[in-house]
Amino acid sequence: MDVKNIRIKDISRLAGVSIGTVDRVLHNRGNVSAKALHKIMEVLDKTGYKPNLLARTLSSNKKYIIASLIPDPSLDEYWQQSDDGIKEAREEWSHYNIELRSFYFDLYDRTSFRKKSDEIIKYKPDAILASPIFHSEALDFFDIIQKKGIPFIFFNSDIPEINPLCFIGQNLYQSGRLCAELLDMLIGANSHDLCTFAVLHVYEDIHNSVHLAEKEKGFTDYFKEKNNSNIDVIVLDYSKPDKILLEKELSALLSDPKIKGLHVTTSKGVFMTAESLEKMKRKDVRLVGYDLLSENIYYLKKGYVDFLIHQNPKRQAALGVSYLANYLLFKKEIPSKNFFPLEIISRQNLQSVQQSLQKSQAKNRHKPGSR
Amino acid sequence: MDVKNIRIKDISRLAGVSIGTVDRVLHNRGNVSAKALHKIMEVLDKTGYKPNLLARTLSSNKKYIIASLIPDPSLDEYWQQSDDGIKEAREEWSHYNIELRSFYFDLYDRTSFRKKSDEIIKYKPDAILASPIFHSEALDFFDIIQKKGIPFIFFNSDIPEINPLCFIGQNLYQSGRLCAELLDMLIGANSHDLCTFAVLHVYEDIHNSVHLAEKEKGFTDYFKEKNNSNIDVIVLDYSKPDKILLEKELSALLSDPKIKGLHVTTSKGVFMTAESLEKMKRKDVRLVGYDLLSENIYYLKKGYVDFLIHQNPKRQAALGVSYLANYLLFKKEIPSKNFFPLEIISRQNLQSVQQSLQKSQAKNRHKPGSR
DNA sequence: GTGAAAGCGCTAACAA
DNA sequence: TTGTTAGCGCTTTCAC
Repeated sequence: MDVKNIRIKDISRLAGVSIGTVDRVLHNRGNVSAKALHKIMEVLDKTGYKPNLLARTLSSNKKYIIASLIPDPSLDEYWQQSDDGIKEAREEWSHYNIELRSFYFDLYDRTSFRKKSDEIIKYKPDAILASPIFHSEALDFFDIIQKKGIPFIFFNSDIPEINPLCFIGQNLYQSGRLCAELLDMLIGANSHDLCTFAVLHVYEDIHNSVHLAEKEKGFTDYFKEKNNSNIDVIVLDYSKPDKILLEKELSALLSDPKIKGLHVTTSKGVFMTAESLEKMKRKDVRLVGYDLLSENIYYLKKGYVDFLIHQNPKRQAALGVSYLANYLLFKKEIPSKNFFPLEIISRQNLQSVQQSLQKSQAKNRHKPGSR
Repeated sequence: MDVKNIRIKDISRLAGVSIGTVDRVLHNRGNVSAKALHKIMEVLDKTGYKPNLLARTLSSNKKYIIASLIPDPSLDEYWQQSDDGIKEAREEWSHYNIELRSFYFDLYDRTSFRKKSDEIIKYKPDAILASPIFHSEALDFFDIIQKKGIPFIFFNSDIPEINPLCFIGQNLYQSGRLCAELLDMLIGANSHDLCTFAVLHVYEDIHNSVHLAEKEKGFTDYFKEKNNSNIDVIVLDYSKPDKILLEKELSALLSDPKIKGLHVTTSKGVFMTAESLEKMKRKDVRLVGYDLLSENIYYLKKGYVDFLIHQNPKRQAALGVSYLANYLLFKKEIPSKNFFPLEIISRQNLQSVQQSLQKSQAKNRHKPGSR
């Protein structure tokens, strides 16, 4: 029971070789006779040797640089949350010789993506965490990165063709289904009246059209499978909407009394829509949408939004860094996909979720008397 | 920018003393002249010295023992999930000289709690993670533990009087409110019919009566505040229920057509109630309850349960260990409360949540060729 | 009071 | 192909 951990020294003794040789086989560095190799492998297996990670990182005094590439958080609350996750991870890993450098691009300017990705290449990072928002630009960039053999992880958006080490994000199709279910529970399930649900794509730029399409598909599929002829689903696009215009369009839409619920597929669209609902005093229309933006939360509390799906951008980003750090330092295996849970936020569990997000890491700054 | 981390050696050089002396002030070990102390403190402050935790733990070759005290997981799926969390944490921290020893008591036998806590005292652990299910027994035990100065954390159940280092768990009152909201959304909000919701306490033992009362209070408060005279709430107790009996009682209860929704406050009560509903073919009654037991999930999928509140026992337990390990090794500060988010589980997000729970830590077992 | 030095388990450069 | 050795930053013992 109380076996102390086996050290390299023990392995070398048991195999009748020196620790240098053991180290060589542990790291496949070659220059080992077949006989020694065989013997060492045997001992390794029998003892179930696990390297001491502390000693490992302490000794191999390497500095690793991880670059992150995300939209500018100062302009967008959602990305601010991601950035918080990265900052938290930076703190956490700074002790382990991991340096984290952030690169921000403009969410609405693909050339800035290009510019920043060029900067990253010059910076020669050991790994990259990125949200490849601009498809074709990302394709070019990560093609180069891949050729250089630099590992990278995508989060929030995926580009499966370029095969990142891992994708971290949500299953958007399923989130569309979930929104459908929630609206269904709120209205449709018990109603025998005719009922129409509207999917609203409210967006300022086209670059996340794939996202929106997947959500839409999940939503419509849910009701297709339900096969209730009383329930109808319509889809509407509002690109580059301004408030006045959107309100007019919504007003027209909602003049149809069959419209009972809305599924807004973009985070900013949620509060824009909710604001219109408030002006129209239409609390009778149910609304489900995405993300804990402060304005969305405001309308959730006021009752104009019923459910928000939380993507947990903070934890997504932190996990991405954590994966890369583990990969670089410990060569840990990383799952190729990590789908985050679809978190349902309502008025009554909002506070508990917000609380659990604030938990900041205690700092390790020296305090005399501590040890 | 590229300042390499300051080492003890640097401090000693800057303060014109030896590293031994620096170490003495870092750990308040005395035997330092006022002058040296002053100078070192000054340098420490100026440089913002942060100790290298890796070197620290590697060097001070201490073994810490953490004891965990929870109900026997082999008899209860909920506690099995907690135990999984502890096992995961054991793996994770084994490299850091943290030994985790589990003590299990019988959930229905307070004397076994006493027995196991006696065992723990003999074991002389450096810290304890416990779920203090049996109030008075726990009171006695942790009084002793406190006098011995052994740090401890509670999870799942709290006993605020004895002031643990931290309590990890959910806000049960709020979870009652959440269940009320969900039922309200499922039925009440749009209905002008008379409507009664029933709170069902289905339990085998009285020891978690405080839990149940809090949930009940949250539930009833929600509807009190809503102040809708069409909505009524009743509360029912089924202690030590067998299936036959429970079904009879439920059948009687549900003969009242005003009963539209049930809030079952215990995890095992959920599937027992759902099973009865199935036998009675009463899919028209809505049911919200607690915990991802496999039987609860079964009935969720089948449509006899509408929402489950997930307490995430696995992550609660893992976090508890993590807190204690950080406290022992790094003297990290720990928040005195950590309320977990109230996670809403429905048919459509179930899979995504289960997926994210399975994520097992990649093992560090040696694989030749890795490093 | 203070400093020197050995050692924690591992890496990597160097000698043999 | 192998073994030896000097660190990584910190703790701790022991001699001065």
